[in-house]
Amino acid sequence: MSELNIGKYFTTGEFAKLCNVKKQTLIHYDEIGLLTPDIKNEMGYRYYSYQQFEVFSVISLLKEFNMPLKEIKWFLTNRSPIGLIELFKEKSLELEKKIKNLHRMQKIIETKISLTEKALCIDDSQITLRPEEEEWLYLSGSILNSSDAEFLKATSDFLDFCHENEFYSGFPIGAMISKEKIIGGDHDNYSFLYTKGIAAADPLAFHAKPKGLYVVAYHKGSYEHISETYEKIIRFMEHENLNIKSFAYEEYILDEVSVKGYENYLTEIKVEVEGKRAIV
Amino acid sequence: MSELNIGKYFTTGEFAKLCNVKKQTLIHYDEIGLLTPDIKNEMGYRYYSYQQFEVFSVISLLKEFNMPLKEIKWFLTNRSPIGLIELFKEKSLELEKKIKNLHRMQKIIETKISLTEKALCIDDSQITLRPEEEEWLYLSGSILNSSDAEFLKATSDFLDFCHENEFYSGFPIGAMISKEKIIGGDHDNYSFLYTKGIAAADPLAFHAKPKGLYVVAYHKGSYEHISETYEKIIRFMEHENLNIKSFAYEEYILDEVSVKGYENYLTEIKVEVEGKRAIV
DNA sequence: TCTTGACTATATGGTAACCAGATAGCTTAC
DNA sequence: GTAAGCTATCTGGTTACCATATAGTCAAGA
Repeated sequence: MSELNIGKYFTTGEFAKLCNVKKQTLIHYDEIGLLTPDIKNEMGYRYYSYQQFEVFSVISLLKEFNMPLKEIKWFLTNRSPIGLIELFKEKSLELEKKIKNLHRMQKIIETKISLTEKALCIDDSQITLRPEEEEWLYLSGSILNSSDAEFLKATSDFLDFCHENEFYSGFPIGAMISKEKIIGGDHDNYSFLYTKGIAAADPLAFHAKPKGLYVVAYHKGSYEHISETYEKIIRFMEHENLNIKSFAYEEYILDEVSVKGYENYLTEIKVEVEGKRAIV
Repeated sequence: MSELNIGKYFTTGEFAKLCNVKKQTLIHYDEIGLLTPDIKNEMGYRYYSYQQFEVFSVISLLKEFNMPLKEIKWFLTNRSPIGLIELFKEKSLELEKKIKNLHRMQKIIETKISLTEKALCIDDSQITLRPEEEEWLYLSGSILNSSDAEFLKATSDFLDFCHENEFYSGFPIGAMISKEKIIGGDHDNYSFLYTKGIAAADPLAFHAKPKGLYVVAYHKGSYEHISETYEKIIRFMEHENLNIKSFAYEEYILDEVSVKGYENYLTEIKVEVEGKRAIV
């Protein structure tokens, strides 16, 4: 034992083990004046008291809030009971926000998982006719007959809007194309972009994809050849005696996120239809 | 418009605004090959497609999981629907853990807030007699009559134990001192360290601070003068005709975390007592 | 057509909060 | 008395950028 009463103190290594950090971290904290050991002997050896463990715990806690060390230091040098209460109340609110955000992230990845799992089970060569429930969609501004610049503007406004209102829910961005453009073969002249709401009837959503009969087909690969798929759809409709009602809805089922290269994209096309002789 | 069909593409600045990041970030992503623009013209100008926004969204999402860019890049270059599902399922589990951790943090700061608020209302000159409910405590190994080395060992084992079992709940570390040592004036010879459990009867807790009558006093300042406070307590007990039953419990109410310097510490001392003539 | 302002590019240096490793001195236990 | 194991400081590297400087480019109006 040296002449200093260091019996009840921890060395840097011991204290580091106690705190579950590297020795280096404590040295760093000493250097920036965040947590200075109670005692430093003539050799420069550091000795920490067990009371300092509580201080370390608080530093560690505040660090978990992503509070920069500089601010933690400021707080500790100006510490007071009231300051502590104020800071913690503030952090408590932040925590709540963070928890909400994590729940949002949970929803997004759940959506992505279920969409991708669904995509893996699809037989993309089949065209089917099936009833669909009503869905509420968020729409972009009209992009019908738009110039490139107008298209970009509408797209970016729409994405901004989605972002601001935090309803990026994991659903992809889809596009709506009108009856006329489908029939006219103008397959890349979309009317709107859209994405799906989560709630059944979200007050913010402004278009209801109506309940009814839809022809559902899948297009594999780049948009450049989407005409071929539409031709198949039209032949199918003629065979089944069906007419397009108003819009078709295109959604990427497998996109840039899960596959690489346009040639591997999988697009789902849903065309709202009705029987030619009012058969529903 | 140049000879390239860049009409429907975003420039770096536009895309950055869309993504809510700095231009620099996109350039950085390009440099490390994480997100390369669809088109790069002969001047080196970057052009991003709106499909790439989805990729950016995923990068941004994965980044929120603290996934390093290198791993995100690895994932994107090896992407596949099944890979996406696997990764997201893994991240979903991590998220759950994180949410639990945030809830734990919430509890800690709530405890700290309420303890500190309580401390601010205390009249530290008063000694009172009051009934207390049973409390379950986690104890350290015995530190009675221990050497410095033994004390350090017990302390560090105890703190380790608390850390491993994640029941650092915001309650401070307290110390128990036996009847004999109080009477003998050996005021820094503690029997155990302890901290409080959250649950009323946690199966891990191994000591019940019994329900009963306690003399509650407060000591302001360093431990060095704690004897004076104990003397006051003993005088109070004599006046009230009380005997110490088994232990006293010392807890920092204001410690290194909320005040600076030992002279400002506030310690709460609770002595379990009984009436001298079996008066309860 | 020319100029101007707003964009683009690359390059350099800086940041936070460490970590790894090198080197040198100290200490303790056999 | 010496070797193992600790301590210290120092240098350089890391991640994911950001700020700034400099230079080239583009689009719109005079």
